[in-house]
Amino acid sequence: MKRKIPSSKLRSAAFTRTRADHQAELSQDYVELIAELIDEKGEARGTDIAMRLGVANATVAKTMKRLSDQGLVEQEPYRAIFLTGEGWKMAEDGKRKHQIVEGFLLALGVSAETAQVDSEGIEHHVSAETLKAMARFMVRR
Amino acid sequence: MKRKIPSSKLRSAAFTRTRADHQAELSQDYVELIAELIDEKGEARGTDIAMRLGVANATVAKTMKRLSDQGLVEQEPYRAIFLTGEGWKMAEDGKRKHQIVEGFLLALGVSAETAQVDSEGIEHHVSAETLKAMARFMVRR
DNA sequence: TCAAAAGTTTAGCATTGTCTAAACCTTATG
DNA sequence: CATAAGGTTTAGACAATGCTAAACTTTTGA
Repeated sequence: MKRKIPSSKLRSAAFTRTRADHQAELSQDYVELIAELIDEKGEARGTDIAMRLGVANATVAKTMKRLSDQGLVEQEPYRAIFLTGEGWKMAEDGKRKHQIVEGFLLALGVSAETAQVDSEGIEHHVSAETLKAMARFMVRR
Repeated sequence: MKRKIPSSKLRSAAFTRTRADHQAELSQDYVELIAELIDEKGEARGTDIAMRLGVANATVAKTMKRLSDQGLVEQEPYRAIFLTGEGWKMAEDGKRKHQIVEGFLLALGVSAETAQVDSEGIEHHVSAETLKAMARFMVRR
């Protein structure tokens, strides 16, 4: 065989990533939204999260338990949800990525709506290298 | 309230997509790989798919059943897997998208490896509008 | 103040995608 | 041409994520 193995190795890696990191993606989405809500209103409540994300309350509660186990959020029963230090770090990381991707898409000439929607999806699949290239493009173009 | 609802509507739309379309993404990944294998070897066998994707044989078998129900692939028991007309259409669509995204990333200046890996992930989250902008960029830059 | 409304949690179920192990066909070889 | 090797399918389990309905707690307002 010649040069086919590297290619399939990469594909497998990319594919495996989609499996293993899907959970991380969800965590990031929740955590980012919680950070937004705290910034906006001072606290993040289950109902608000559920409404913004379009899921049922019960789903949010279950997810919060998981995020809590992962050390990303803190909460007392029947109280609002807050982020741990690690949670804030993740939220800020995500926000930064998000802003770069969204700004980049705008610079590329897509509409504001598309930039917003696409950047949500793309955000989780952009490596540090690509992110850097996007940032460079915005500065230099 | 002012201008906060549109934003949350968009977010919810983007988020919902991740749930409902995750399956479609998987289907596309499988279908694209099957097309590649057929091009390369004339047929796609379960084991090959499993190896390239890094999953177990059983997983492939189960997925093939689903793809078959969806009218994307055809197969006889214990035989290789082939694509239906619709399956080919999906594979070609995906390949086209993939090539645009990968080419775009290369044009942006990222390494070949990163372009390959990132384009796998990004491919499924790029709207027609963004795709067009990427194609334009490659031509004009 | 206390009952209704609003929010949260728990319980139980469905679906999806993955795995391992075992049973089952097909192909290749001695 | 019989059997071993190799692919494929099936069975059963599990984790993740979602849902609805019901129970429970907190807040609000008459």
